[in-house]
Amino acid sequence: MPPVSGADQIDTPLVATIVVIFAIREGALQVLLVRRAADPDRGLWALPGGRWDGEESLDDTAARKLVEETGAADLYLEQLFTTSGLDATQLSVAVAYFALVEASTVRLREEQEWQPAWHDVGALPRLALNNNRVIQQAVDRVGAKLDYTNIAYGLVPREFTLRELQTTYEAILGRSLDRRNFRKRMLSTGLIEPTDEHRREGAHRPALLYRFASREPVVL
Amino acid sequence: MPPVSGADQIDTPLVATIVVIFAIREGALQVLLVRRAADPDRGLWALPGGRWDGEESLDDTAARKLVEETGAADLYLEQLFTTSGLDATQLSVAVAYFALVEASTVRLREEQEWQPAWHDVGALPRLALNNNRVIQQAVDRVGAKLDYTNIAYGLVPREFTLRELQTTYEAILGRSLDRRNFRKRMLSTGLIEPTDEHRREGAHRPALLYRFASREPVVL
DNA sequence: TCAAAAGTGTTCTATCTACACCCATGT
DNA sequence: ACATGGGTGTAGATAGAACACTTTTGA
Repeated sequence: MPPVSGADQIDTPLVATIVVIFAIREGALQVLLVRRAADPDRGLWALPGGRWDGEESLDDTAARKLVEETGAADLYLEQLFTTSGLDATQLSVAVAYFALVEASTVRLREEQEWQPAWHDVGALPRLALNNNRVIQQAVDRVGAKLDYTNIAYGLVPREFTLRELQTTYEAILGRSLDRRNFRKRMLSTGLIEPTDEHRREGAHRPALLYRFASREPVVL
Repeated sequence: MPPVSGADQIDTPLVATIVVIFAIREGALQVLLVRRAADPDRGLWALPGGRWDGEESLDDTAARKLVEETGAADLYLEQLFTTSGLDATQLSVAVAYFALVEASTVRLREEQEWQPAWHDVGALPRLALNNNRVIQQAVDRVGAKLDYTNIAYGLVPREFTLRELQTTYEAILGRSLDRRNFRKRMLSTGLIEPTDEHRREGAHRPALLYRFASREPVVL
Protein backbone atom coordinates (compact mmCIF):
# COMPACT_ATOMS: atom_id res chain seq x y z
CA MET A 1 0.00 0.00 0.00
CA PRO A 2 1.40 3.39 -0.92
CA PRO A 3 2.08 5.91 1.82
CA VAL A 4 -0.64 8.41 2.54
CA SER A 5 -0.38 12.08 1.91
CA GLY A 6 0.05 14.10 5.06
CA ALA A 7 -2.23 16.79 6.38
CA ASP A 8 -2.94 19.91 4.36
CA GLN A 9 0.19 21.51 3.10
CA ILE A 10 0.07 24.52 0.91
CA ASP A 11 2.78 23.10 -1.32
CA THR A 12 1.27 19.65 -1.76
CA PRO A 13 -1.00 19.21 -4.73
CA LEU A 14 -4.50 18.33 -3.67
CA VAL A 15 -6.07 15.65 -5.85
CA ALA A 16 -9.83 15.50 -5.51
CA THR A 17 -12.69 13.75 -7.25
CA ILE A 18 -16.02 15.43 -7.88
CA VAL A 19 -19.11 13.57 -8.98
CA VAL A 20 -22.09 14.74 -10.99
CA ILE A 21 -24.83 12.47 -9.66
CA PHE A 22 -27.89 12.35 -11.92
CA ALA A 23 -31.33 10.93 -11.23
CA ILE A 24 -34.73 11.29 -12.84
CA ARG A 25 -37.16 12.78 -10.33
CA GLU A 26 -40.65 13.96 -11.15
CA GLY A 27 -39.90 13.42 -14.81
CA ALA A 28 -36.96 15.81 -14.79
CA LEU A 29 -33.21 15.35 -14.84
CA GLN A 30 -31.85 16.35 -11.46
CA VAL A 31 -28.38 16.60 -9.99
CA LEU A 32 -27.26 16.23 -6.41
CA LEU A 33 -25.64 19.31 -4.89
CA VAL A 34 -24.22 20.10 -1.47
CA ARG A 35 -23.25 23.26 0.34
CA ARG A 36 -19.56 23.82 -0.15
CA ALA A 37 -17.72 23.71 3.16
CA ALA A 38 -14.41 25.28 2.16
CA ASP A 39 -13.12 28.46 0.63
CA PRO A 40 -13.25 29.65 -2.01
CA ASP A 41 -16.99 29.85 -2.68
CA ARG A 42 -17.82 28.51 0.79
CA GLY A 43 -21.56 28.15 1.22
CA LEU A 44 -22.41 28.04 -2.47
CA TRP A 45 -24.06 24.98 -3.94
CA ALA A 46 -21.45 22.64 -5.37
CA LEU A 47 -20.89 19.13 -6.63
CA PRO A 48 -20.05 16.57 -3.96
CA GLY A 49 -16.45 15.55 -3.92
CA GLY A 50 -13.63 14.47 -1.79
CA ARG A 51 -9.92 14.30 -1.47
CA TRP A 52 -8.13 11.39 -3.03
CA ASP A 53 -5.97 9.81 -0.38
CA GLY A 54 -3.97 7.39 -2.48
CA GLU A 55 -5.20 4.30 -0.65
CA GLU A 56 -7.69 3.51 -3.38
CA SER A 57 -7.95 4.25 -7.08
CA LEU A 58 -9.49 7.47 -8.31
CA ASP A 59 -12.44 5.49 -9.62
CA ASP A 60 -12.93 3.91 -6.21
CA THR A 61 -12.79 7.31 -4.55
CA ALA A 62 -15.52 8.58 -6.82
CA ALA A 63 -17.61 5.43 -6.29
CA ARG A 64 -17.24 5.69 -2.54
CA LYS A 65 -18.26 9.34 -2.60
CA LEU A 66 -21.33 8.35 -4.60
CA VAL A 67 -22.37 5.73 -2.08
CA GLU A 68 -21.71 8.03 0.86
CA GLU A 69 -23.97 10.70 -0.56
CA THR A 70 -26.80 8.58 -1.90
CA GLY A 71 -26.61 5.11 -0.43
CA ALA A 72 -27.20 4.01 -4.02
CA ALA A 73 -25.47 1.05 -5.50
CA ASP A 74 -22.96 2.16 -8.08
CA LEU A 75 -25.14 1.85 -11.16
CA TYR A 76 -23.15 3.77 -13.71
CA LEU A 77 -20.03 5.81 -13.13
CA GLU A 78 -17.77 7.28 -15.78
CA GLN A 79 -14.87 9.68 -15.76
CA LEU A 80 -15.44 13.00 -17.48
CA PHE A 81 -12.21 14.98 -17.42
CA THR A 82 -9.59 16.50 -15.17
CA THR A 83 -8.92 20.14 -14.53
CA SER A 84 -6.34 22.11 -12.63
CA GLY A 85 -6.34 25.57 -11.24
CA LEU A 86 -9.92 25.67 -10.02
CA ASP A 87 -8.86 26.84 -6.67
CA ALA A 88 -6.42 29.72 -6.73
CA THR A 89 -5.66 29.30 -3.05
CA GLN A 90 -4.21 25.84 -3.41
CA LEU A 91 -2.38 23.69 -5.89
CA SER A 92 -5.15 21.35 -6.91
CA VAL A 93 -6.36 18.92 -9.53
CA ALA A 94 -9.98 17.86 -9.77
CA VAL A 95 -11.00 14.65 -11.52
CA ALA A 96 -14.66 14.89 -12.51
CA TYR A 97 -17.01 11.91 -12.86
CA PHE A 98 -20.66 11.49 -13.56
CA ALA A 99 -22.98 8.86 -12.11
CA LEU A 100 -26.47 7.67 -12.98
CA VAL A 101 -28.61 6.42 -10.12
CA GLU A 102 -32.16 5.28 -9.70
CA ALA A 103 -34.04 7.87 -7.67
CA SER A 104 -36.05 5.37 -5.62
CA THR A 105 -32.91 3.75 -4.20
CA VAL A 106 -31.46 7.00 -2.93
CA ARG A 107 -31.51 7.97 0.73
CA LEU A 108 -29.95 11.37 1.23
CA ARG A 109 -28.32 12.25 4.51
CA GLU A 110 -30.26 15.41 4.93
CA GLU A 111 -29.22 15.94 8.49
CA GLN A 112 -25.71 16.68 7.31
CA GLU A 113 -24.34 20.15 7.53
CA TRP A 114 -23.69 20.14 3.79
CA GLN A 115 -27.41 19.77 3.06
CA PRO A 116 -27.42 17.40 0.12
CA ALA A 117 -30.37 18.15 -2.15
CA TRP A 118 -31.58 17.49 -5.67
CA HIS A 119 -31.70 20.32 -8.17
CA ASP A 120 -33.28 20.42 -11.59
CA VAL A 121 -30.53 20.75 -14.20
CA GLY A 122 -32.72 23.14 -16.12
CA ALA A 123 -32.75 25.65 -13.28
CA LEU A 124 -29.45 25.60 -11.48
CA PRO A 125 -28.22 28.40 -9.25
CA ARG A 126 -24.73 29.76 -9.63
CA LEU A 127 -22.43 27.02 -8.42
CA ALA A 128 -19.02 27.03 -6.83
CA LEU A 129 -15.89 27.02 -8.97
CA ASN A 130 -16.49 25.71 -12.49
CA ASN A 131 -19.25 23.35 -11.44
CA ASN A 132 -21.86 24.75 -13.82
CA ARG A 133 -19.60 23.92 -16.74
CA VAL A 134 -18.86 20.44 -15.40
CA ILE A 135 -22.56 19.65 -15.15
CA GLN A 136 -23.22 20.92 -18.65
CA GLN A 137 -20.50 18.69 -20.05
CA ALA A 138 -21.89 15.75 -18.11
CA VAL A 139 -25.38 16.32 -19.52
CA ASP A 140 -23.97 16.55 -23.02
CA ARG A 141 -21.99 13.36 -22.59
CA VAL A 142 -24.95 11.40 -21.23
CA GLY A 143 -27.22 12.69 -24.00
CA ALA A 144 -24.75 11.63 -26.66
CA LYS A 145 -24.33 8.18 -25.15
CA LEU A 146 -28.06 7.50 -24.96
CA ASP A 147 -27.92 7.02 -28.72
CA TYR A 148 -25.46 4.19 -28.82
CA THR A 149 -25.23 2.66 -25.34
CA ASN A 150 -27.49 1.21 -22.68
CA ILE A 151 -26.40 3.57 -19.92
CA ALA A 152 -30.00 4.55 -19.19
CA TYR A 153 -30.17 1.31 -17.21
CA GLY A 154 -28.59 3.31 -14.42
CA LEU A 155 -31.52 5.69 -14.17
CA VAL A 156 -34.55 3.40 -14.29
CA PRO A 157 -35.77 0.55 -12.05
CA ARG A 158 -35.07 -3.02 -13.01
CA GLU A 159 -38.47 -3.19 -14.72
CA PHE A 160 -40.07 -0.22 -16.36
CA THR A 161 -42.62 0.80 -18.93
CA LEU A 162 -41.57 2.18 -22.27
CA ARG A 163 -43.23 5.43 -21.28
CA GLU A 164 -40.95 5.71 -18.25
CA LEU A 165 -37.92 5.05 -20.36
CA GLN A 166 -39.00 7.58 -22.94
CA THR A 167 -39.57 10.21 -20.26
CA THR A 168 -36.04 9.55 -19.05
CA TYR A 169 -34.62 10.07 -22.52
CA GLU A 170 -36.65 13.23 -23.02
CA ALA A 171 -35.55 14.69 -19.70
CA ILE A 172 -31.90 14.25 -20.66
CA LEU A 173 -32.20 15.33 -24.26
CA GLY A 174 -34.45 18.26 -23.48
CA ARG A 175 -36.85 17.51 -26.32
CA SER A 176 -39.79 15.24 -26.94
CA LEU A 177 -39.53 12.04 -28.95
CA ASP A 178 -42.06 10.21 -31.10
CA ARG A 179 -43.57 7.34 -29.11
CA ARG A 180 -43.76 4.87 -31.97
CA ASN A 181 -40.29 5.54 -33.30
CA PHE A 182 -38.84 5.40 -29.79
CA ARG A 183 -40.39 2.00 -29.22
CA LYS A 184 -39.19 0.64 -32.53
CA ARG A 185 -35.63 1.79 -32.04
CA MET A 186 -35.34 0.62 -28.44
CA LEU A 187 -36.55 -2.84 -29.33
CA SER A 188 -34.58 -3.11 -32.55
CA THR A 189 -31.28 -2.47 -30.76
CA GLY A 190 -31.85 -5.44 -28.51
CA LEU A 191 -30.80 -3.38 -25.49
CA ILE A 192 -34.19 -3.91 -23.83
CA GLU A 193 -36.53 -6.88 -23.83
CA PRO A 194 -40.13 -7.39 -22.71
CA THR A 195 -41.02 -9.17 -19.50
CA ASP A 196 -44.29 -11.06 -19.19
CA GLU A 197 -45.72 -8.64 -16.66
CA HIS A 198 -47.94 -5.61 -17.00
CA ARG A 199 -48.42 -2.63 -14.80
CA ARG A 200 -51.90 -1.19 -14.38
CA GLU A 201 -52.20 2.26 -12.98
CA GLY A 202 -55.23 4.35 -13.70
CA ALA A 203 -58.15 4.15 -16.02
CA HIS A 204 -56.38 2.90 -19.09
CA ARG A 205 -54.79 -0.07 -20.69
CA PRO A 206 -51.98 -1.62 -18.62
CA ALA A 207 -48.44 -1.16 -19.89
CA LEU A 208 -46.11 -4.04 -20.59
CA LEU A 209 -42.97 -3.96 -18.47
CA TYR A 210 -39.50 -4.15 -20.02
CA ARG A 211 -36.03 -4.67 -18.68
CA PHE A 212 -32.54 -3.96 -19.94
CA ALA A 213 -31.05 -7.09 -21.43
CA SER A 214 -27.81 -6.21 -19.67
CA ARG A 215 -27.27 -3.98 -16.70
CA GLU A 216 -23.60 -3.69 -17.46
CA PRO A 217 -22.41 -1.05 -19.94
CA VAL A 218 -23.00 -2.06 -23.57
CA VAL A 219 -21.95 -0.09 -26.64
CA LEU A 220 -23.79 -0.66 -29.90
CA MET B 1 0.50 32.34 -9.09
CA PRO B 2 0.12 29.29 -6.88
CA PRO B 3 3.07 28.03 -4.90
CA VAL B 4 5.22 25.37 -6.43
CA SER B 5 5.50 21.84 -5.20
CA GLY B 6 8.79 21.09 -3.52
CA ALA B 7 11.31 18.47 -4.54
CA ASP B 8 10.47 14.79 -4.66
CA GLN B 9 8.80 13.63 -1.53
CA ILE B 10 7.56 10.13 -1.16
CA ASP B 11 4.39 11.29 0.51
CA THR B 12 3.45 13.97 -2.01
CA PRO B 13 1.20 12.89 -4.84
CA LEU B 14 2.97 13.19 -8.15
CA VAL B 15 0.75 14.62 -10.87
CA ALA B 16 2.09 13.98 -14.34
CA THR B 17 0.86 14.40 -17.90
CA ILE B 18 1.60 11.88 -20.60
CA VAL B 19 1.01 12.53 -24.28
CA VAL B 20 0.25 10.13 -27.11
CA ILE B 21 1.72 11.99 -30.08
CA PHE B 22 0.46 10.70 -33.42
CA ALA B 23 1.74 11.39 -36.91
CA ILE B 24 1.27 9.77 -40.29
CA ARG B 25 4.63 8.57 -41.58
CA GLU B 26 5.13 6.40 -44.64
CA GLY B 27 1.40 5.97 -44.84
CA ALA B 28 1.13 4.48 -41.38
CA LEU B 29 -0.06 5.78 -38.04
CA GLN B 30 2.92 6.20 -35.78
CA VAL B 31 3.37 7.23 -32.19
CA LEU B 32 6.31 8.93 -30.53
CA LEU B 33 7.99 6.94 -27.77
CA VAL B 34 10.95 7.57 -25.50
CA ARG B 35 13.11 5.44 -23.28
CA ARG B 36 11.75 5.65 -19.77
CA ALA B 37 14.29 7.20 -17.41
CA ALA B 38 12.80 6.22 -14.06
CA ASP B 39 11.75 3.13 -12.21
CA PRO B 40 9.60 1.19 -12.53
CA ASP B 41 10.09 -0.08 -16.06
CA ARG B 42 13.24 2.01 -16.54
CA GLY B 43 14.60 1.61 -20.04
CA LEU B 44 11.38 0.38 -21.61
CA TRP B 45 9.75 2.36 -24.37
CA ALA B 46 7.14 4.71 -22.96
CA LEU B 47 5.01 7.70 -23.75
CA PRO B 48 6.65 11.06 -23.22
CA GLY B 49 5.42 12.85 -20.17
CA GLY B 50 6.39 15.17 -17.43
CA ARG B 51 5.58 16.28 -13.97
CA TRP B 52 2.96 18.93 -13.49
CA ASP B 53 4.44 21.71 -11.44
CA GLY B 54 1.36 23.78 -10.76
CA GLU B 55 2.68 26.88 -12.48
CA GLU B 56 0.65 26.20 -15.59
CA SER B 57 -2.55 24.35 -16.34
CA LEU B 58 -2.52 20.62 -17.04
CA ASP B 59 -3.37 21.37 -20.66
CA ASP B 60 -0.44 23.75 -20.91
CA THR B 61 1.88 21.16 -19.40
CA ALA B 62 0.83 18.64 -22.02
CA ALA B 63 1.17 21.22 -24.81
CA ARG B 64 4.62 22.21 -23.63
CA LYS B 65 5.70 18.57 -23.47
CA LEU B 66 4.47 18.15 -27.03
CA VAL B 67 6.49 21.09 -28.29
CA GLU B 68 9.59 20.03 -26.38
CA GLU B 69 9.54 16.60 -27.95
CA THR B 70 8.59 17.46 -31.50
CA GLY B 71 9.09 21.17 -32.08
CA ALA B 72 5.67 20.96 -33.70
CA ALA B 73 3.10 23.64 -33.30
CA ASP B 74 0.25 22.41 -31.16
CA LEU B 75 -2.06 21.26 -33.90
CA TYR B 76 -4.56 19.19 -31.98
CA LEU B 77 -4.42 18.22 -28.34
CA GLU B 78 -7.17 16.58 -26.32
CA GLN B 79 -7.41 15.08 -22.89
CA LEU B 80 -8.06 11.35 -22.76
CA PHE B 81 -8.45 10.30 -19.14
CA THR B 82 -6.74 10.20 -15.79
CA THR B 83 -5.46 7.19 -13.92
CA SER B 84 -3.96 6.55 -10.53
CA GLY B 85 -1.87 3.77 -9.19
CA LEU B 86 0.29 3.22 -12.24
CA ASP B 87 3.41 3.41 -10.22
CA ALA B 88 3.34 1.31 -7.08
CA THR B 89 6.45 2.99 -5.75
CA GLN B 90 4.91 6.41 -5.53
CA LEU B 91 1.56 8.07 -4.98
CA SER B 92 0.83 9.28 -8.50
CA VAL B 93 -1.82 10.43 -10.88
CA ALA B 94 -1.29 10.49 -14.64
CA VAL B 95 -3.38 12.68 -16.92
CA ALA B 96 -3.22 11.30 -20.46
CA TYR B 97 -3.58 13.38 -23.62
CA PHE B 98 -3.31 12.69 -27.29
CA ALA B 99 -1.92 15.01 -29.96
CA LEU B 100 -2.03 15.02 -33.74
CA VAL B 101 0.96 16.53 -35.52
CA GLU B 102 2.08 16.86 -39.07
CA ALA B 103 5.10 14.64 -39.62
CA SER B 104 6.98 17.10 -41.84
CA THR B 105 7.04 19.77 -39.14
CA VAL B 106 8.55 17.51 -36.52
CA ARG B 107 12.20 17.70 -35.53
CA LEU B 108 13.04 15.09 -32.95
CA ARG B 109 15.82 15.63 -30.47
CA GLU B 110 17.50 12.39 -31.25
CA GLU B 111 20.65 13.24 -29.38
CA GLN B 112 18.73 13.04 -26.14
CA GLU B 113 19.38 10.20 -23.74
CA TRP B 114 15.72 9.24 -23.92
CA GLN B 115 16.02 8.49 -27.65
CA PRO B 116 12.70 9.78 -28.97
CA ALA B 117 11.59 7.71 -31.96
CA TRP B 118 8.50 6.95 -34.01
CA HIS B 119 6.87 3.55 -33.77
CA ASP B 120 4.15 2.06 -35.89
CA VAL B 121 1.03 1.62 -33.77
CA GLY B 122 0.42 -1.69 -35.49
CA ALA B 123 3.65 -3.15 -34.16
CA LEU B 124 4.41 -1.78 -30.74
CA PRO B 125 6.80 -3.40 -28.29
CA ARG B 126 5.77 -3.95 -24.71
CA LEU B 127 5.63 -0.50 -23.16
CA ALA B 128 6.14 0.78 -19.65
CA LEU B 129 3.26 0.86 -17.19
CA ASN B 130 -0.15 0.86 -18.85
CA ASN B 131 1.05 2.71 -21.92
CA ASN B 132 -0.11 0.08 -24.41
CA ARG B 133 -3.65 0.51 -23.17
CA VAL B 134 -3.42 4.30 -23.26
CA ILE B 135 -2.34 4.22 -26.90
CA GLN B 136 -5.13 1.84 -27.83
CA GLN B 137 -7.70 4.13 -26.28
CA ALA B 138 -6.20 7.10 -28.06
CA VAL B 139 -6.39 5.31 -31.42
CA ASP B 140 -10.02 4.37 -30.76
CA ARG B 141 -10.90 7.92 -29.81
CA VAL B 142 -9.26 9.44 -32.88
CA GLY B 143 -10.90 6.89 -35.15
CA ALA B 144 -14.32 7.64 -33.74
CA LYS B 145 -13.82 11.38 -34.09
CA LEU B 146 -12.76 11.17 -37.73
CA ASP B 147 -16.41 10.52 -38.51
CA TYR B 148 -17.85 13.68 -37.10
CA THR B 149 -15.05 16.20 -36.65
CA ASN B 150 -12.25 17.80 -38.66
CA ILE B 151 -9.43 16.71 -36.36
CA ALA B 152 -7.53 15.18 -39.26
CA TYR B 153 -6.39 18.72 -40.01
CA GLY B 154 -3.77 18.11 -37.34
CA LEU B 155 -2.16 15.29 -39.30
CA VAL B 156 -1.95 16.65 -42.83
CA PRO B 157 -0.17 19.63 -44.41
CA ARG B 158 -2.08 22.82 -45.04
CA GLU B 159 -2.76 21.65 -48.60
CA PHE B 160 -3.16 18.02 -49.52
CA THR B 161 -4.59 15.70 -52.11
CA LEU B 162 -7.67 13.67 -51.41
CA ARG B 163 -5.56 10.59 -51.72
CA GLU B 164 -3.29 11.78 -48.92
CA LEU B 165 -6.27 12.48 -46.71
CA GLN B 166 -7.79 9.11 -47.46
CA THR B 167 -4.52 7.36 -46.65
CA THR B 168 -4.53 9.18 -43.32
CA TYR B 169 -8.04 7.98 -42.55
CA GLU B 170 -7.21 4.44 -43.58
CA ALA B 171 -4.09 4.36 -41.42
CA ILE B 172 -6.10 5.33 -38.36
CA LEU B 173 -9.14 3.17 -39.03
CA GLY B 174 -7.09 0.17 -40.08
CA ARG B 175 -9.23 -0.56 -43.12
CA SER B 176 -9.53 0.65 -46.67
CA LEU B 177 -12.20 3.06 -47.81
CA ASP B 178 -13.96 3.50 -51.14
CA ARG B 179 -12.36 6.36 -53.04
CA ARG B 180 -15.53 7.73 -54.56
CA ASN B 181 -17.57 7.57 -51.39
CA PHE B 182 -14.74 9.11 -49.39
CA ARG B 183 -14.54 12.05 -51.77
CA LYS B 184 -18.28 12.58 -51.72
CA ARG B 185 -18.56 12.52 -47.97
CA MET B 186 -15.54 14.75 -47.33
CA LEU B 187 -16.83 17.39 -49.69
CA SER B 188 -20.46 17.16 -48.60
CA THR B 189 -19.56 17.87 -44.97
CA GLY B 190 -17.98 21.16 -45.98
CA LEU B 191 -15.00 20.41 -43.75
CA ILE B 192 -12.62 20.60 -46.71
CA GLU B 193 -12.63 22.78 -49.78
CA PRO B 194 -10.70 22.72 -53.08
CA THR B 195 -7.86 25.11 -53.80
CA ASP B 196 -7.08 26.17 -57.35
CA GLU B 197 -3.77 24.35 -57.43
CA HIS B 198 -2.78 20.92 -58.64
CA ARG B 199 0.09 18.69 -57.71
CA ARG B 200 1.78 16.66 -60.41
CA GLU B 201 3.99 13.82 -59.33
CA GLY B 202 4.63 10.96 -61.64
CA ALA B 203 3.26 9.70 -64.90
CA HIS B 204 -0.38 10.33 -64.23
CA ARG B 205 -3.02 12.97 -64.04
CA PRO B 206 -2.25 15.74 -61.50
CA ALA B 207 -4.34 15.83 -58.32
CA LEU B 208 -6.27 18.85 -57.19
CA LEU B 209 -5.16 20.16 -53.80
CA TYR B 210 -7.63 20.69 -50.96
CA ARG B 211 -7.48 22.41 -47.59
CA PHE B 212 -9.47 22.21 -44.39
CA ALA B 213 -12.01 25.02 -44.26
CA SER B 214 -11.06 25.48 -40.63
CA ARG B 215 -7.94 24.45 -38.80
CA GLU B 216 -9.63 24.82 -35.46
CA PRO B 217 -11.67 21.94 -34.08
CA VAL B 218 -15.11 21.64 -35.67
CA VAL B 219 -17.80 19.13 -34.72
CA LEU B 220 -20.43 18.24 -37.28
C1' DT C 1 1.03 3.56 -76.68
C1' DC C 2 1.20 2.39 -72.17
C1' DA C 3 1.13 2.56 -67.25
C1' DA C 4 -0.59 4.88 -63.28
C1' DA C 5 -3.32 7.53 -60.43
C1' DA C 6 -7.27 11.20 -60.75
C1' DG C 7 -11.82 12.07 -61.43
C1' DT C 8 -16.81 11.09 -61.84
C1' DG C 9 -22.64 8.92 -61.14
C1' DT C 10 -26.05 5.58 -60.36
C1' DT C 11 -28.43 1.93 -58.01
C1' DC C 12 -29.60 -0.43 -54.02
C1' DT C 13 -30.33 -0.82 -49.23
C1' DA C 14 -31.00 0.56 -44.61
C1' DT C 15 -32.32 3.95 -41.47
C1' DC C 16 -34.81 7.91 -39.77
C1' DT C 17 -38.97 10.78 -39.80
C1' DA C 18 -43.61 11.93 -39.86
C1' DC C 19 -48.02 10.73 -38.93
C1' DA C 20 -53.50 8.48 -37.15
C1' DC C 21 -56.21 5.00 -35.48
C1' DC C 22 -57.75 1.14 -32.44
C1' DC C 23 -57.21 -1.25 -27.63
C1' DA C 24 -57.76 -2.15 -22.72
C1' DT C 25 -58.97 -0.36 -18.56
C1' DG C 26 -61.33 2.30 -14.38
C1' DT C 27 -64.82 5.29 -13.21
C1' DA D 1 -70.15 5.71 -22.32
C1' DC D 2 -66.24 8.11 -21.84
C1' DA D 3 -61.67 9.53 -20.71
C1' DT D 4 -56.94 8.04 -20.49
C1' DG D 5 -52.78 6.34 -21.84
C1' DG D 6 -51.02 1.77 -24.39
C1' DG D 7 -50.12 -0.29 -28.57
C1' DT D 8 -49.37 -0.65 -33.67
C1' DG D 9 -47.81 0.20 -39.46
C1' DT D 10 -46.75 2.67 -43.63
C1' DA D 11 -44.88 5.97 -46.84
C1' DG D 12 -41.37 9.29 -47.97
C1' DA D 13 -36.86 11.14 -47.38
C1' DT D 14 -32.14 10.63 -46.35
C1' DA D 15 -27.75 8.62 -45.90
C1' DG D 16 -24.47 4.99 -46.66
C1' DA D 17 -22.53 1.06 -49.55
C1' DA D 18 -21.36 -1.10 -53.73
C1' DC D 19 -19.52 -0.68 -58.03
C1' DA D 20 -16.59 0.62 -63.58
C1' DC D 21 -15.16 3.58 -66.87
C1' DT D 22 -12.90 7.82 -68.75
C1' DT D 23 -9.17 11.44 -68.21
C1' DT D 24 -4.63 13.33 -67.84
C1' DT D 25 -0.03 12.92 -67.55
C1' DG D 26 5.22 11.22 -68.02
C1' DA D 27 7.95 7.98 -69.89
